[in-house]
Amino acid sequence: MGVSERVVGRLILYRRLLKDLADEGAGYVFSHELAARAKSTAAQVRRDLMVLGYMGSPARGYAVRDLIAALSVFLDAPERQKVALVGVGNLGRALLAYFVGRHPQFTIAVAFDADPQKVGRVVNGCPIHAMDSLGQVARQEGIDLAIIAVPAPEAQAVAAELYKAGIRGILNFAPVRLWAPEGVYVEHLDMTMSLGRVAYFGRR
Amino acid sequence: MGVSERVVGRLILYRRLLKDLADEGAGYVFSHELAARAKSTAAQVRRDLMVLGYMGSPARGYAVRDLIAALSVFLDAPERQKVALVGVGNLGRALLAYFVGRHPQFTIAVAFDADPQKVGRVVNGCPIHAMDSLGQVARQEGIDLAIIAVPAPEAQAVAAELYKAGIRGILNFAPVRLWAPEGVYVEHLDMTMSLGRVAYFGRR
DNA sequence: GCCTGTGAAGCTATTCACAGCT
DNA sequence: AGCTGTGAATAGCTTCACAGGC
Repeated sequence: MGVSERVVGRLILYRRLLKDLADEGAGYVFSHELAARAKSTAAQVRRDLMVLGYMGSPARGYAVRDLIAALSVFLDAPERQKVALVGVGNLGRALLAYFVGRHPQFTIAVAFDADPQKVGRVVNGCPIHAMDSLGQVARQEGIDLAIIAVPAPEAQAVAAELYKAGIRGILNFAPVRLWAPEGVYVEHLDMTMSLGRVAYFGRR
Repeated sequence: MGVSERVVGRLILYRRLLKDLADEGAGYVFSHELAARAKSTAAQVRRDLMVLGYMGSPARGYAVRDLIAALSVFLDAPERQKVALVGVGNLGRALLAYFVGRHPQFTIAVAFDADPQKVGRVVNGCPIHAMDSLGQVARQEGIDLAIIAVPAPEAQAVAAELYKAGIRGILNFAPVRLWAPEGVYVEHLDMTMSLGRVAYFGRR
């Protein structure tokens, strides 16, 4: 059973919204309420939740706690996934601050940077290693995923090292379309493209 | 004629790839060559380029310079668009460093932050104003677009101020689904969702 | 009555396939 | 021969609409 990128993205969103609801003390939620928070439609929410096998009650809606649990079974790996950050510039530091602590299902276990000044330091609890130890350290630590936050010209070479180290997924911030071998998932998060789109559609 | 978000995104990508090609000294390019760089297909590239009205030659392909020009006519506003950055934390500083200089079609003209320590300082050539002057300064400067890089709980209030100031488009980095009035385009760049997807698909 | 789960319809995006050009 | 531009076919996604449950 193959679930699309779109659907997985929305499931991640729903889980976040459900956690907010749980914090607000809600016990049950209807698809149209969740849809309102997700800026989506009730039909879309119900269709997406079908993949979970979890069923709501027509009378009460979905039990918030149970639905969060079902989403977590579906979305999360059985064990915590280890992430490597490659490139500790402005963006890399922002990402460390952003992800540390907040997400129980991943840990940014190690970082890498080419600057010898940064190597050996610990930022947000994450030790910075030399770029040329990437393959070795990534294997040693059993890294599953990586975030690439290096300048564009270096991104493809970094990715190649990560593939050799057996990485399974990459989140790439460099404005370069990475080649990836069969079986490795790459997501391109292209901030320039996004701003370009905002500029285009913002003026109608 | 309404062009979809997907198509506009890919056109932005093609322009970037074409600029690389121009730097490499290429005069002409075939759709299959551009597709290879975009990790896409020749048919997709040709279909996307149809919206430009620009036509390639079956013998030589597309003239790189002319195609860049046609893309720029289509994608860019007649005058340079002014962008406000709201939130000068780690991420905001990364964005300033990332966008400054590199994109002739936008300028990050002003930034805003709630921290009085930061107000009055200039980062990457961009002056930081107090958060409560947002509406006033945005109007004064004639700001078209905004980037929201504040913590999640503040994002919706910031957006509301921006709408009042007549902003037309927002690029939102806060993990919150923003409400927007008719006619304002909002793009959500959700890094947590992206990493979650990489985690999901990276393990197959 | 108002909800859920879901088959079927409707819509959008991508890919195929080929006429026409050089 | 090998390309482009594009109608037609296909695949993928979203919305409709309704049976069944409380």
